[in-house]
Amino acid sequence: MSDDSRRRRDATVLHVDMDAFYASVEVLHDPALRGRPVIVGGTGDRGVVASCSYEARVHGVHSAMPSTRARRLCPHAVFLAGRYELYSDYSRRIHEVFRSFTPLVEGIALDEAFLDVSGARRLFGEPPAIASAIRARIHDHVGLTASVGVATTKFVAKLASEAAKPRADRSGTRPGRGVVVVAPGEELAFLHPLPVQSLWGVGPATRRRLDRFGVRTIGDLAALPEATLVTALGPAVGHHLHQLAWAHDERAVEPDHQAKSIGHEETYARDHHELATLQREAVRLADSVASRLRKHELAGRTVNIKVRFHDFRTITRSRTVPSAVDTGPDIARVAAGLLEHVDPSPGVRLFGVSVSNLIDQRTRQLTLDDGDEQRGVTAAVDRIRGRFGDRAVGPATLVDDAGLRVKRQGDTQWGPAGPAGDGHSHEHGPAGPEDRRDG
DNA sequence: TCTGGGGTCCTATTCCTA
DNA sequence: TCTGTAGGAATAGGACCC
Repeated sequence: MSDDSRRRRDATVLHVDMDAFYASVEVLHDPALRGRPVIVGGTGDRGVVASCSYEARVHGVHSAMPSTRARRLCPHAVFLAGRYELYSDYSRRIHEVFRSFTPLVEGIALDEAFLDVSGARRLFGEPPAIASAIRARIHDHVGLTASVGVATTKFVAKLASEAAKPRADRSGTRPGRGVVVVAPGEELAFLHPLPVQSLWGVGPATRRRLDRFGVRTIGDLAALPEATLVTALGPAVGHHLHQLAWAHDERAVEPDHQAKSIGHEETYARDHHELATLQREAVRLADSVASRLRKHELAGRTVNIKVRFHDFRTITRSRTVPSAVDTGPDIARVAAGLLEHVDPSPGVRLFGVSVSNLIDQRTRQLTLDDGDEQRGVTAAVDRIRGRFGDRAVGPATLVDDAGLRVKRQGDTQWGPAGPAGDGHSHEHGPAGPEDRRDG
């Protein structure tokens, strides 16, 4: 598409981003929290902040901050472990609002999505009006606030929604504009003053490299020849960032998202040094991953493990098997084989199992060793979990110390909950009245 | 300061095979 | 049969996103 035709394109892409999503959901469920600093995630010593209220941000707390630092900055905050299923439920309701305006909704995370409203104008008016209507409907139907960016392309819309958000720093909080529209032809004037790290794809490593060229803003980046960027950052990233800096972004809103991999990983409250412990963990994680694969009617040919050592050095190992797997025992067997080449003696703080190379299970061919007996057992497990919940049944080796329940995904969604213990210490740890996970 | 868990994408290297 | 090589698949690691 030429520059001229791009500039003539209408601003019909919306990016909707919920404000302080997890923290706001918690406040909605407990009005006593309103007005207080609320920090979700990382109730233990090895976690990070997943979300925090604007009252917490005033103290310098922000998401992805180590929880130990957040606790120092804001000791009087309410720390919550996080309730993934509750947030998923709210996310579903918010997406229902989106789809009441357009079927072209691309979910990015629980709390944000792109919407293409080009076909919704006859029914609902021009995109800025649609943006305001969506905000109002989310507020009325769900009780939460969102910020919306409107632009001709996805990434400009995303930056616009960021510009629409409330601000909080040590001087206090300021309400946001709610909706920010970047009209066709105004993209470069909007983009070029912004800091370069606000571009999608520029993290700390790329920012450091760009810094050597004196690049601070998106405008600085745009002024560099593309060949220079390609040399400095590689062909894919160099070309991509050059395109973005000139507001070229042809990516359409894509409603049908197919997962490329499904995995589960966990940071332990204390390091593990024994291979046998990790083998047992492999069984547990594989069971969780397999259950999710089957829920999505997927199977995968490549099994990956990830090991993060005490010093944060991280390795991955993977093996591709001849036929796709989707059961706990099958995945665990491959993972255990990969683990045999890993020496955990320095101390392992994180272990993960994932499956990639995914195929649709309905088109998958059953192989000889994929026996009827195992499929029958697996189907029965899925049926029981469907009726009684994920914790109702699982491998016998995985029942926790108290013998009370099976550990499942989500138990440590935002890092180990308790202080250094045995990796599932939140059953016994000083969770306190503010740790409301599991009710 | 001490770094979660869910992912995606890119790149470099190694391995296998024609 | 041996060797060089080219290309694709597999593997490993890193950067990035929310």
